[in-house]
Amino acid sequence: MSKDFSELFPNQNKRQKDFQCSIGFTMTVIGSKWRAIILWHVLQSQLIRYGQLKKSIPKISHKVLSQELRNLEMDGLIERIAYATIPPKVEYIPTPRGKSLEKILQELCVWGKKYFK
Amino acid sequence: MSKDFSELFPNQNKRQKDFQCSIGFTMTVIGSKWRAIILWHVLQSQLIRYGQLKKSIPKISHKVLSQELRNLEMDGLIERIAYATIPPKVEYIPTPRGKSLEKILQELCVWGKKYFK
DNA sequence: CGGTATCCTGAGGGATACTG
DNA sequence: CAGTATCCCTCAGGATACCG
Repeated sequence: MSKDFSELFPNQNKRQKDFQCSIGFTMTVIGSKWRAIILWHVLQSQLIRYGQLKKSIPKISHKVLSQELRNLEMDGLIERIAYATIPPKVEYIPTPRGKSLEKILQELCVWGKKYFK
Repeated sequence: MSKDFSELFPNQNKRQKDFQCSIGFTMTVIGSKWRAIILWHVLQSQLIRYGQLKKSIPKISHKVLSQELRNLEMDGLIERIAYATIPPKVEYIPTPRGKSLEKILQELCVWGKKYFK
């Protein structure tokens, strides 16, 4: 694993380090149960608060949503903006790297629609 | 879950049945650790024997490769052709539905290459 | 409001061996 | 050569509760 790589995806240090092909790598970034869906919602709204995200994805648990938002942030796909107010307010926006996945997520969505229901 | 859906993806009966959006569904089809990679290899070669596939993806275990090939077959993404010879010979080819994922897999591959190594 | 800690369960998937 | 069965273990992710 190159230095560049580790810097781009610090989160990857915890994950599988050798891939058959780069599809395997991409899958570690968006291939979990919720990560693609969360990123998709962030991309759709451009800027979204935690609570709104939770409402948009009601079946995800509080813990997992927080957790995956951290992962997406650590992989540089979204940016977290926290306001030091009471009550707290946190917003998420996509980064350029996150936006670079928009087309793919769009296609995953279209493909799914075609065959689901 | 509609009747059509069950018929198209009998394998889905074992899986999550409600999705936030269709990305979630697509992920159940190709989102496992190996499924996208296997399908990718089948698509690349157009027709490939079990043993060749195993060599192409050395890190996958025998059991999991068989298992995922079944899943891909049950989801209608690949077709299995078995010859009743001794020793046995089994070939896998992509179906039209499998081919409909080629572009997406290609993009997953390109995206991964861009950031991995 | 949003994050984190703890605990727990189940499914994914690895190793191995037996079968035709 | 290819498929299946068994065993086992890790870890993703769900429920709950407490914190700032």
